[in-house]
Amino acid sequence: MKKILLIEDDQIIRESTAELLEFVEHYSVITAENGEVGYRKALTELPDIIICDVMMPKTDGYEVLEQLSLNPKTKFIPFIFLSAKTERKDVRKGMNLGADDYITKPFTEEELNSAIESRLAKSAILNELRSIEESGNKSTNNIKQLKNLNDLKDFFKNYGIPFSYETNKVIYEEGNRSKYVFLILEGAVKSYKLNEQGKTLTTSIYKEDDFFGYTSFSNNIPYPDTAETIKPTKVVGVKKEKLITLLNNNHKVVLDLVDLLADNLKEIKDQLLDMAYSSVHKKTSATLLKFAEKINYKSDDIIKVSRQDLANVAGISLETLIRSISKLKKEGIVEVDGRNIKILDLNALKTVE
Amino acid sequence: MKKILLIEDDQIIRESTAELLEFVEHYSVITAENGEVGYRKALTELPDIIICDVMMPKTDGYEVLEQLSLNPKTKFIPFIFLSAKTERKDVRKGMNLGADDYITKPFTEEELNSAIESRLAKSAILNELRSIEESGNKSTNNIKQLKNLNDLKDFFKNYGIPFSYETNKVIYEEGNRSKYVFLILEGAVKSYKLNEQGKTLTTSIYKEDDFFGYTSFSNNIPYPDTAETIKPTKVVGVKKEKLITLLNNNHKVVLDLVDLLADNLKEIKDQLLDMAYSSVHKKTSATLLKFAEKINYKSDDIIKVSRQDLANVAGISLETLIRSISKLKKEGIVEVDGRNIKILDLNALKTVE
DNA sequence: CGCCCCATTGATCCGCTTCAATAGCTGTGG
DNA sequence: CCACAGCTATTGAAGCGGATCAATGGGGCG
Repeated sequence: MKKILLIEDDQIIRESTAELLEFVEHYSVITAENGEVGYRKALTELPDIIICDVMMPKTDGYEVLEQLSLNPKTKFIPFIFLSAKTERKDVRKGMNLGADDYITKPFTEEELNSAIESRLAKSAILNELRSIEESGNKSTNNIKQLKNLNDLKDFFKNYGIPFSYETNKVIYEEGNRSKYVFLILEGAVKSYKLNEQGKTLTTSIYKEDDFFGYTSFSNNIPYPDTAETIKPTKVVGVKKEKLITLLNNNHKVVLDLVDLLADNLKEIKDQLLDMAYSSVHKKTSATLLKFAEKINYKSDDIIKVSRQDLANVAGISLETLIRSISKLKKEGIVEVDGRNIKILDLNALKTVE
Repeated sequence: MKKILLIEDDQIIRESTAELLEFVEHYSVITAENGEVGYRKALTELPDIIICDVMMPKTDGYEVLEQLSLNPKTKFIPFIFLSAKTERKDVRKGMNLGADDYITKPFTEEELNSAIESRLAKSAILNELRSIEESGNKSTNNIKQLKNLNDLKDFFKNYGIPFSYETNKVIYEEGNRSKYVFLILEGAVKSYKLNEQGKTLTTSIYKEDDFFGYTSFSNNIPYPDTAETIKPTKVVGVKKEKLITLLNNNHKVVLDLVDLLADNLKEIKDQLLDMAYSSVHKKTSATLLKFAEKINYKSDDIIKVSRQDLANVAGISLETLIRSISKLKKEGIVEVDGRNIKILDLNALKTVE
């Protein structure tokens, strides 16, 4: 019988979930009421899977995961986050730390169960692969084994070629043959396309710790857009051929990469929907939020970007963007000082229109 | 020294390219002036890489590739297409047949060379993996080895669960937890999102032989959009867990899948650009082209779709779409009969605005 | 044969772009 | 240290493209 460790501070949720898992789904369940206890029980019990609340007093879920990742005994145990937050940001943070899944409260029985099952299935496969890799396979042993995207990032940092750029420097241009995949160490990058009339539309913004430039790994296909820095930026690049070699020996990471792409795809589809039917005012708000999240994701909510850049992301004219920001200013949602825009009321911005 | 087989009917291109490869890049080059000779030389010489023109009298490039894929001796030789056509359609066709890369004429020395190098590098890795897999690795031997996306499609056809739908039936809805990945056997599917006001935007159209529903493989994440049939459709679905198992043992296919996603991403970014700045007339033309390519990609250019569906893809109002089509009708670019739209002048449609 | 949905056309209204002019900021050289 | 050049931001006015509302026509299916 599979053993599940459930870490959750809310007594009611903890007990009802444990009951569900134990009597309906027939797992063996261990519970912990806080992060410390959870961490200790994980070490002593070595469960098959860990389900852990994110928001807990003192040691939160992120810390538990981080601790467990450091220990070779526990680092391969599938880790599922339980959270009330549905923010993309939070989900990403958890995933980046190496979580395997993310369930938001309230969840249905079916959701929980399917997450657990798919995790267990995957971990079984990975265990098998790991044992194969550990025994035979000498020829590729010199290549590091990567557990998740974080490890891939470390690889980039250690073995990639560093490049430095000032503001508004082009890293690659649409149509260039793609040779490198990049990771941003510091700064931010926009990628944009031009239409026939020469108008610019920014399709993505990448920040510190983001990968970019991954068009096609197998084929020698031109970049579909131009990448340009929007602040002084340091990146590391890894040649695609090298990356392919690496990925061929690290299956889990490839799947994570597929996920990253799928995530990008979702984001762009959202942008597409906005672009098609939203009012300018809404586009402006969405753009400000995007920048707040991407560029200044850890500092406070001051955005320092040219109006033109903002307009290009929103896909509207410069003047219209400015008018729209003025309106937000009048409504008391933002504060403007020169080119700096400070978000005063984040929630109001999210619900514009 | 690596041996390259170059199949190209145009004497001038053949000779100059051969010269380039031989004297500048120092490969050993064999040439063939048509498909038959090329095929025979491939079998006898077993080159390390094959570069082949697509458009040739009698046996064209596609046929050569198809023939070579059938022979176990030649099926693993990297195959690069050389073509004057830059159409996405053509590129896709080649890739689907299992080509490894696609270079468009005229090409630069650097383009050609980097394609060859990256192919050779990849094939070296794959050879190594193949030998490892063939020797050890009994535990997963019962799982089929897949060479490319085509093989993956075969797997779907053989082991997937079949579903049948009439027109306008929902396959999955935005927010559903994703369990299956689908392959279309017959028919066509649109995937769309709704905005707050309930307006619909179609973000993708999938046709026969397309995969869809691949949101995230590792995570138990909701579908980001709704999939609905636009004609009677038969699909096969494979559970994600199963797919992950499969993919873990088939590295090459995963990379192909990454490419497919990257390709989708490119397509959507293009749509985004159109959406932002194109006139309605241009959006209409682009939409018609999209349908011509997607829905009726092998029959002639008659499109039979509701006006509303067209409008949803274009992201414009129904009436505006109709007016725009009327204009195309007046210009003699299309012909309308009831709900059928026939494209008379494909090129004119491509260059609208 | 008639109903109903879908396609089409007309008229009106408004949001957004564009063009144009001014104000404000930054940096550079005398 | 100031003045001027050359950006970037802001505001105003005009025009138009596309959405919306409304009414009519047409074709397929029960």
